[in-house]
Amino acid sequence: MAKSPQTTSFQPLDREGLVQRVATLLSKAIVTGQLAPGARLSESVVARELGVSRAPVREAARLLENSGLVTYRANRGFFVRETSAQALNDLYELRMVIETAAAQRVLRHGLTETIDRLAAQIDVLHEVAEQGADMLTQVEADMEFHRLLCAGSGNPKFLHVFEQIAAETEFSIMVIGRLYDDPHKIAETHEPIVNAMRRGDAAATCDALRYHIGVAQELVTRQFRDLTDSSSGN
Amino acid sequence: MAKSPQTTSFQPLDREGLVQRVATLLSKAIVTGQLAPGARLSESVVARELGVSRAPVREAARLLENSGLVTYRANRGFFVRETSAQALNDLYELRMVIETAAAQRVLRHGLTETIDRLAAQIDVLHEVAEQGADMLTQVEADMEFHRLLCAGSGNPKFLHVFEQIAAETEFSIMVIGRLYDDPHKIAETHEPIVNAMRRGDAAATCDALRYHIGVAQELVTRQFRDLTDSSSGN
DNA sequence: GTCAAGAGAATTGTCGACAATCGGCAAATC
DNA sequence: GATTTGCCGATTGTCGACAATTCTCTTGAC
Repeated sequence: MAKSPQTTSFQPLDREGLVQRVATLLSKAIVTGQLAPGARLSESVVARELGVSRAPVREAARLLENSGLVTYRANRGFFVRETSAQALNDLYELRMVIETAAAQRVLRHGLTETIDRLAAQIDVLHEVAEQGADMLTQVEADMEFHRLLCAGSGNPKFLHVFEQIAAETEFSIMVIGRLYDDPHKIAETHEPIVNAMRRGDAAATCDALRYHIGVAQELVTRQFRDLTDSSSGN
Repeated sequence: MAKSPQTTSFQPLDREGLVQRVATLLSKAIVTGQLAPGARLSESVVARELGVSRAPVREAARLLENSGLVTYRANRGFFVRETSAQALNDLYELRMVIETAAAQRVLRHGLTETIDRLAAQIDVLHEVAEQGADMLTQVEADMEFHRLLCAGSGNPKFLHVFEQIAAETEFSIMVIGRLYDDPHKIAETHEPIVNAMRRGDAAATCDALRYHIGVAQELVTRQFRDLTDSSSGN
């Protein structure tokens, strides 16, 4: 059925449009903190700076709005979203709900392949820790584990929700900064989850996931509270 | 603090921008089936038809993409999303996860006000049924119940996820069409949920919600399968 | 000194136009 | 006759410009 007119191994070179590239740039800028929370995201300025028109910038910003990285106010434009300890708490609560549901689904449908991929990603986490990579790399490797969980759940909607909050999660972790003091420890905390899944123990998987995310939740919200409290007296 | 320069009851007329209006129009057109699934959503055509430029149409379409109503293919444009029985199943599975989590949260935090609002919405459902309103009205009243649940959960993220899938859910119900043969019955099926919540019984609330959504899930997916099977022989 | 009103600057909202890209049809080639 | 190639119409991608709105700073009155 499938015919291959050419046997060369050309990969379908990067035809992603301008909008996507702008969105990626802005996303990185926000996540790494180059753009401070609350800062105005002027279309004209960004457009001039990148040497493009306002239209692609505008579309890219709309994309980021969905990722929760920027907010849009009518006739006012886009602003880098400001988070609060409460919002972070809510975010992690949603992560718990989605990811536990995804894990349950993996077990219920016996998707062992997903579990294998998760185990492999833990190895990646260890590798990254070994190399002493920069924080952004570590965060992204960590995120990838959770993305794999949602992606491998068999329900694309779960992944969709995860993608929606992925950027905000990454952002929250970067804001904190000090979460990855001991990268190997981070890698290890993922293991109980996969172990429980291997055993097919739904309840234990739930607990492990909730614990794992709960620890991060605690760290992030407390750290954030400290940061904002100390800066409130300026 | 807030000063009221005029005491007249002027409602803040329509400052919600052209984009939003176009998005609403398109959304309604898709949900009501005026635009068939798979149909191309030409920017130029829509723009000409509404007497506006392509820019607002384009932005509106991007908004609908997030609601899952249309898909976007690079350099090809927007198309009304085609659903499948599988996608509908996934959708309702996600609804179960989110709504049960929202309900649990209401109980855990003792948000009795939310429960009151839910009870009131059931009355609205009965009223609508009494008046023999058209289906779109009924569907929207039904959706409002579930929106209230998510909105009253105290976690805005839950509502956000719900809003993301709300349009697609509405669409799925409209496609089916025959779900509301007995509107009063629909209204009644919501009561066990609120009753369980009134008792503060978390487990029973979960069960009631799962049952309620599960029944709809069954109906919708089966009906859809029948529809597509019968039309596959054209 | 405080507040309100108004002109001016800056930014967003919308538009029409041009360039890039895609899908399909016909002609050419093997 | 089947496959490839080149062309054509149509649609999207991007752009620069103008209109509408918002913000800011000044001005003036109390």
